[in-house]
Amino acid sequence: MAYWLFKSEAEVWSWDQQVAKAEEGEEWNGVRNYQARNNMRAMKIGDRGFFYHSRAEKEVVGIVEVCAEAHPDSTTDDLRWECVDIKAVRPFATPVTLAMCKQDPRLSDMVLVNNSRLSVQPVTEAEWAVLCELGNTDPT
DNA sequence: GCCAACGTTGGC
DNA sequence: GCCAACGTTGGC
Repeated sequence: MAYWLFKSEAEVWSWDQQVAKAEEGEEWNGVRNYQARNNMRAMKIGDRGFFYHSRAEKEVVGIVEVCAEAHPDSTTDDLRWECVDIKAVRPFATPVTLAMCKQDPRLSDMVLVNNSRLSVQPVTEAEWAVLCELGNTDPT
C-alpha cells in the first residue's frame, strides 16, 4: 500500500465536507497539474492519504482512503485531467501543523516541507508513521 | 495582502 | 525548441 497527501483550502473543500460524504467518498477533482495527476494515476484502491488544509490552517487534519482509481475529471471535458475518489477514514486527534513538520528532522525530506506547490504528493511509510505519531492517531 | 516559486502558454 | 510573459499557489 502507498501513502499520499491531498491538499485543499478549507474554504474550497474542507475536511468536514469530506467527512459528510462518508462512505460515498468524493472526487478529488480540479487538479490541473501533471505531477499531481500522475500521482493520482499511480494510486490504488485502499491506498491511504493525509488530508491537509493549505493557506489558512496549514495542518494535516485527517486520514483518507482511495475508494476509486483514476478516472476522467467530471469538472472538465479535457481528457488530460483525471482524478481519484477518496473517503474520510478518521480525523487526527491532534492536527499536525506545517510548522511541526518543519521542526521534526525526520520529516526534512518530506515533499510537503520542500515543495509547497504540489497539491497531491507521495508520502513515505516512515513519514506516515511520524505524522501519525505527532497527531496521536492510529496509523493503520 | 504580499510576493516568491513554480508551472503553463504561446510567440518566435 | 526556447524562453518571456503570465497565472496560480500557498507560506508568510
